[in-house]
Amino acid sequence: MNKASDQTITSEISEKLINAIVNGEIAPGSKLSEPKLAQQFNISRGPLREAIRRLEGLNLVYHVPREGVKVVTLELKEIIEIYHVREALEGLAAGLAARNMEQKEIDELHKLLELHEQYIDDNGEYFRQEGDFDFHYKIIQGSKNQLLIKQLCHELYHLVRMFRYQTRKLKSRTQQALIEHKQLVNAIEQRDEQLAELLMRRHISRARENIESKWQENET
Amino acid sequence: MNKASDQTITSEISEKLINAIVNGEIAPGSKLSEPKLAQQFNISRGPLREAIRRLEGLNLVYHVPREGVKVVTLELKEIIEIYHVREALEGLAAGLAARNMEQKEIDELHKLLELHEQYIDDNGEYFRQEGDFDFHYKIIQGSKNQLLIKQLCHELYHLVRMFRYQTRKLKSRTQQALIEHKQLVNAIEQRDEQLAELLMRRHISRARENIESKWQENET
DNA sequence: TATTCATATTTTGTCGACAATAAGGTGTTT
DNA sequence: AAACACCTTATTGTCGACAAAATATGAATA
Repeated sequence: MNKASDQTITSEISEKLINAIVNGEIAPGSKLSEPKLAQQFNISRGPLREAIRRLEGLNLVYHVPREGVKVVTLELKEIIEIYHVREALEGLAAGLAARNMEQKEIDELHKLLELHEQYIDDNGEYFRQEGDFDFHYKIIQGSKNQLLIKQLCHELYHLVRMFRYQTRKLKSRTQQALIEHKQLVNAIEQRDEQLAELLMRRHISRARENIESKWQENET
Repeated sequence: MNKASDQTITSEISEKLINAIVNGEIAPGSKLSEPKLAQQFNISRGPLREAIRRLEGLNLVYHVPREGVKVVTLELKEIIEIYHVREALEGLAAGLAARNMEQKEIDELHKLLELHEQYIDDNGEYFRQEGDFDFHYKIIQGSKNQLLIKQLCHELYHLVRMFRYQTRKLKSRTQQALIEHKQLVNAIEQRDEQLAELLMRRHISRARENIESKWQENET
């Protein structure tokens, strides 16, 4: 179960903190108290501080010297910035995936499309959260660019998950997303790099526009 | 002089280590020994380890649990990955710069172009290293996207500088770069986002192709 | 000479402690 | 009642120490 915790407390605590922040158990804007967390996890402050330094690199918390560490807050401004970066990076990923993905991996994409379709019919829950992530993760992996994979799956996506969790009650555009996903898989299967990049960028760009317009409503 | 060191040893050591790695004082592939570094800097291992965790997030070192931390090595594979990511992110930056840069900032770009031109005439040294970075940094800053600025200026560019340092004897394509920089500033000044993005991507893409072909020569 | 095994040394991961700074609480003055 | 100053408490930044694991050393064997 503890796949990524590499035997060291720092890693283990890193993951726990990431999860706690991403799904709001530790509230956005709140301060991380070292003594409290150390006691809570039953560890000393050494590895805890190292874990926090790691979270800093993931942009989940920020550090004010001699004051402490606070969880980031995601306002519309931040969300737009995240989605702009995501659009650029995942566009690249889709293009590279069209070049480098193996047929076996493309088959798995098709399976995910089926699940997605089923979700819409059944009105299930899976695809509204995890399923979409699975789909995007698989394409990113298909790029075979290790740096890109790290920056997206192990950095930016924590922020995306955090945002999605905060807005989990809002209904997402699952129907339209399925159509766009299908086009995307098609382009990848045709090994059309440029089209794959364009479609992915448009897909994410539309998601951002959707967020922007919905944000207005909920604000007023 | 110590602008970024925010009063804490961890920050100070981080910067020193970054510089030492980027300009090869600590060799690529070599191991970072905690006791030796701690003694060398005259600090305890606590803040040193936190500084190293930070470098991990910058992709300058990687960590093998219970073995130690090693400096990354940049082979052609890594360089290509870096330049692919750079192309995507800096393309975005250029597009946003065309949208968000103030005239004052654009004027500064013109000044850098003049310096660049002068360099070619004088056969000077400045633009072959720092000048080019200044130019790109300024455009990235012009994007006004804080996340993007951090990912490029404070993360990816350390790797780019490290690579450039390793290949500093090789002559760069300064002449051609000037032409491309001029076009780019033009597009930004015209507020043509799409063109600015395209030109930046092509600029970086060509740099990558240049590297790829030269790498072959030096290998054999 | 090369290889294996046992021992000694170094290094990593973790802990608890201390000083300096920041935060919080109390009482006094206006 | 609000503002200020003072004192107490809590937290951060840093250090040195210890155990377990990994590496290096060297002897013994094939």
